[in-house]
Amino acid sequence: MSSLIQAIRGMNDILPDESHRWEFFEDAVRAWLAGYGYRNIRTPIVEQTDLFTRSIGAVTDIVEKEMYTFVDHLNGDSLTLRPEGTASCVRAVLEHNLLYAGPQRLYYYGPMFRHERPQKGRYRQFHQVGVEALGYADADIDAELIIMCARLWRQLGISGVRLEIGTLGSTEARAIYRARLIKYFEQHQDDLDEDARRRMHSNPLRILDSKNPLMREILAGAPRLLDDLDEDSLKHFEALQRLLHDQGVDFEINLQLVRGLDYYNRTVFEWVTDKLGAQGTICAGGRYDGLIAQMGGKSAPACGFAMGIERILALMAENEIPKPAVDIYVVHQGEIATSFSWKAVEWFRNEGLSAILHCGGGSFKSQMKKADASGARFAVIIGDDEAKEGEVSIKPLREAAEQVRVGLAEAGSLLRRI
RNA sequence: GUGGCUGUAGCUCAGUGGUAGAGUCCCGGAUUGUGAUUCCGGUUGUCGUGGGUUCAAUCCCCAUCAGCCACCCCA
Repeated sequence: MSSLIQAIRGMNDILPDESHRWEFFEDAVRAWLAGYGYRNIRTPIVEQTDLFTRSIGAVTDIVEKEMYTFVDHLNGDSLTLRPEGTASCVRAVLEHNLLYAGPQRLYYYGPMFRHERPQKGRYRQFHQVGVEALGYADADIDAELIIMCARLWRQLGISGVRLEIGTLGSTEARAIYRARLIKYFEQHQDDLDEDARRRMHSNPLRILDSKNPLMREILAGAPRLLDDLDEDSLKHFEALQRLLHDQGVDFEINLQLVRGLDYYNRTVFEWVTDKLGAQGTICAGGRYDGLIAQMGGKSAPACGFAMGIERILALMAENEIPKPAVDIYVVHQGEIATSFSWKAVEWFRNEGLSAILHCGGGSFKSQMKKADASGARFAVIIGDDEAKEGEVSIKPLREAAEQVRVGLAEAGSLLRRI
């Protein structure tokens, strides 16, 4: 037992009893994105470390202490397992000049890696769907991204999530505000908690969403971003609110909303639930107009968001999602019967029905038990009696109906009709 | 990275300083060609791992690993 190798901490297996829920979600998401004309982009899971330090920000928690960074010993390169998807997406878009053809609506889906202490809704390998609209400057795309989320929650049967939106202003406005904030915190240095003092100079905006009640008083008197907000950002924010309002999407304005990644400006938003304990954010994003230029591309605006799949599936835990099962389980015994059974299952599959051929022998009784446990709607029973006549016995397992015996040629169409 | 709780059969869990049980699942039979119900019988564990205390440890102590919850952070 002790020699068994375990999965890495915080990295989970998704077993068959659970994976159908993932597949259900993935199918729904693909259809949802297709409905808005977003196209899939797939990038490698490993990137050069610099990609993330330059895009996410060198003093963020993600870069400072959560990245899986390692040296490729074959050539000395510093590589990193992606902690998020936007950086890779932008990198690929620039590398292949996708914006030359105009703005792009893109999405990605896959595992991300952050070395955090695991708890509910937070794992070291977790999965995100990210949606990015690159090359769009106006608030209409911000609104589209948010409104499409609302539709997804409806389609997935998720309720009780609320939307918070905020704005960070332009990069310049934020810089001014940041300086004012640092000055203010310096004046109240003695009242700050340890956390705030540590972040005062590295990331002062982060102090704003402190959960420490003792900090609330100090924060109440802190300068407000709204006062430094530039005219254009304000108009952008108002336009977004109008669009959301027109489309009947409820929201709360939260100007304390701060993203953990440095590249955001203007619009930021979060979809939040209180059903998941401390990990309440199921989906979050915003605008990152400066990132593309910052990464060496021709300056272009962009907006996007990512959702945490594990968290969304946790919210859907009480939803009934039907387990997939085959149409037919073929039970057989006897030399002639077994030979005929191989022919019969292939026949059913040609007819568009899914079928399991019992393997491993055993009595009819034990085979019938397997048929039942498989979830199949029908047991198709083939003994030498049936096989000699080119016939099969069909027994419904899920509803009260008589067992019937028919020729193989009629069986397929009969089963499809029922 | 910090703190709290937990770790016994595949699963859910009881239990005791003298090397372990229930339900469920699984297998077989009652029904030798028929599941799901009922009845009968059976298998299952280095009691997370390593060390210590003890005549004796699954139980007490230490360490470690893993899970859960919170902080932190974030999706």
